Amino acid sequence: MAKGQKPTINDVARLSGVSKKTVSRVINKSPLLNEATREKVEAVIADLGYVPNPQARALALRRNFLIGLIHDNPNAQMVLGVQEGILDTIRKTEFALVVRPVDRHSPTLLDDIRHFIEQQRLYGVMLLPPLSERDDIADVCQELGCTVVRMGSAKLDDDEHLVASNDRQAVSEAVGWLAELGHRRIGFIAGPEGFRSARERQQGFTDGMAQAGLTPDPAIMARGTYRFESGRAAGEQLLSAKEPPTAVFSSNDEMAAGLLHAAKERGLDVPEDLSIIGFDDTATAAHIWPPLTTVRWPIRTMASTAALKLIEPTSAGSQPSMFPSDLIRRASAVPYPTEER
Amino acid sequence: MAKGQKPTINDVARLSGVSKKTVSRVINKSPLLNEATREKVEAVIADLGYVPNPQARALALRRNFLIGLIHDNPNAQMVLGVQEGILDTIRKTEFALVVRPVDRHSPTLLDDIRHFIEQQRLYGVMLLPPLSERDDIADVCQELGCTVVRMGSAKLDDDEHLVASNDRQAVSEAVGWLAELGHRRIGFIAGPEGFRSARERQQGFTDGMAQAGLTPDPAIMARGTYRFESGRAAGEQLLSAKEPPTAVFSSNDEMAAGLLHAAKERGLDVPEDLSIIGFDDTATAAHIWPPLTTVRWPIRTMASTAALKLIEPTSAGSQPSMFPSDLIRRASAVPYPTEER
DNA sequence: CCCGGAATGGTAACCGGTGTCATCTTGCCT
DNA sequence: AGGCAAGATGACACCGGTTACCATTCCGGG
Repeated sequence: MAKGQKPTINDVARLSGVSKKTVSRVINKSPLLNEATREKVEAVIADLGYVPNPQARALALRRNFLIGLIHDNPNAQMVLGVQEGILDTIRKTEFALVVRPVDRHSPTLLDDIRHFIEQQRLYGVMLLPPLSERDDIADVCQELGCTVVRMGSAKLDDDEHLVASNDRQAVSEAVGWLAELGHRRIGFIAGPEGFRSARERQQGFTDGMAQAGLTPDPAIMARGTYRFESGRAAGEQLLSAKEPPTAVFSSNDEMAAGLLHAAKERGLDVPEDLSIIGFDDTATAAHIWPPLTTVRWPIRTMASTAALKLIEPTSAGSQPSMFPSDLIRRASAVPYPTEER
Repeated sequence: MAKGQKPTINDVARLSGVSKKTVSRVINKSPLLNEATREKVEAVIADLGYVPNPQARALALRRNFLIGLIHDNPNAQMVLGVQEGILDTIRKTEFALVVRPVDRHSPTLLDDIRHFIEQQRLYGVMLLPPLSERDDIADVCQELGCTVVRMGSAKLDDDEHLVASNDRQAVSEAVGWLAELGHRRIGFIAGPEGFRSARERQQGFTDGMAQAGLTPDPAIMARGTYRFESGRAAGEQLLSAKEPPTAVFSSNDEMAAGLLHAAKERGLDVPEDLSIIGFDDTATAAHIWPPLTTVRWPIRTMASTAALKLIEPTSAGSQPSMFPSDLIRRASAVPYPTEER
């Protein structure tokens, strides 16, 4: 079958008796082309199974069709969701997705990224949190002629190239839900300093408490790193407060799982003794016991939109860049006080 | 700074007063080159920040430097681990990693894959389970001139292009551990039919039981799909057996989490009433309560090795292609009978 | 002193596409 | 019928590298 060599535009031209240029016109759907010619050439293309060489195209056009995804593993499901979302958009196009996990603590981070972009001559890149919050990275990319789209939590000044979730409002609603369930002593576990998402979620907590007419108590608030262990540590701190909380909002699911462990270790039952709400709706959230009430944000849709902004900035201008999140109500948050015990 | 245009090999040649060819020789580290010339050219390259255009190279060499990762999301952490492993290998090379999540139930799967490979002119592809078990997919890739490396569970006939974990032995050891803890009625939740990993793990279970001098009881064995819900269903089945198991090995962590839910719903305590061992050591395993005893296999190392086999088949010939797994002992498996209750 | 061969660098063609511009039809208007 | 505009197609250079092949320089040996 395979002659060993892939057919080229020259083969197509020769076999259909036209010039390279005409074949090129057919491929690119040029409007000024005789219908009969087009059909003839298309028949040959189909017959040969000809596929244009993307490297040659890239060379001639002086632009290529690779988009890069740079991230420092915020969490596996998010990264994969993003990849799927991007693919939803580019699957039918000639673009391809090149990934690059990096280490944000590496001293050569900026150079690594620069090298990656230059070496592959990327068309555009997408940045995921927490990398997406660093302007220096975005600057490097732009300097290199890449369009950049960042995914993350909302930012005050509206940025054309940001696709964000409205964490603040989502958290505010989650806290509202706890208040509605009758909780008054609501604790909070914040994310690490310097992360916009952490700030946004904290603001949401403050907003939600205010709206419910409650005053946040610093004694039952702690800060974590978004990792499991830090959640457990924060949990121990909160639960050993003089007046422990009856409900806690954790800035992500992983820390919520840690908090759950801390509660179990103290002999507390969740949700009977403590209601918990997390954030992200990772796989873990549904798999722990009790299933975790949490906030789900539309990663895949956001990534898909972000990809569209990357490859078609014009038509994507109308696309929203702020996405709402949903509170997924599961068993970890229940009314307080619980029925007599 | 940037003149808007990237420097080309011609610029380097002109500025260093040599021909393109000489510059090319410098780039490719040709041995027959005057040392002084090399240094002069390298100075200019560094000065200009010149990076060879990969598309032009690909065109001239008639081979490119993209490797593809095709998968149907077996689980997010595994996919991400694989990506990181591959990057460990290719980071210092000129290769890049292009990803492509696919839907294995799509009727156009084979065409999608073919299209992906042809459109990007991939150099090689890596297949993840369960795709890696389908010979038709591997055949398509090879037909298109791609080298293929498959990751998965061991296969009897030794395949040069397979990087595998020894699931069978790992499960056998896990079951041995349960027996060592004093368990006699050990249940099993199998993976879906048609998956090699499922068969291997089942074999491992059979082996382990035999080695411990125990006879598997079909009444406390069930089959799942590797998903959470199926684990819960299997758990209900096993636990409602006339003589329920005192320990269960689940073929993956997600089903183990389901089993845990089933146990809780029946009012059983884990691990007091039921010991559980899972497989994969996903994030969930460490985050559920109790932390899950499970089998961890070296995804990242395996992927890194697989990538090496892909880009340097010769030097990687000596690399192992079968990797051992570790039993991670956590709190979900305890001695039986438990201290008096 | 001349010649052959190794060491080095240059030239031109090519990889597989695209852009520019010229050429050749064709149809329509006057 | 002649002129002309518009439509269709082709010739050719070019994108930024690589390779095949040739030209030059510098040796040492006869």
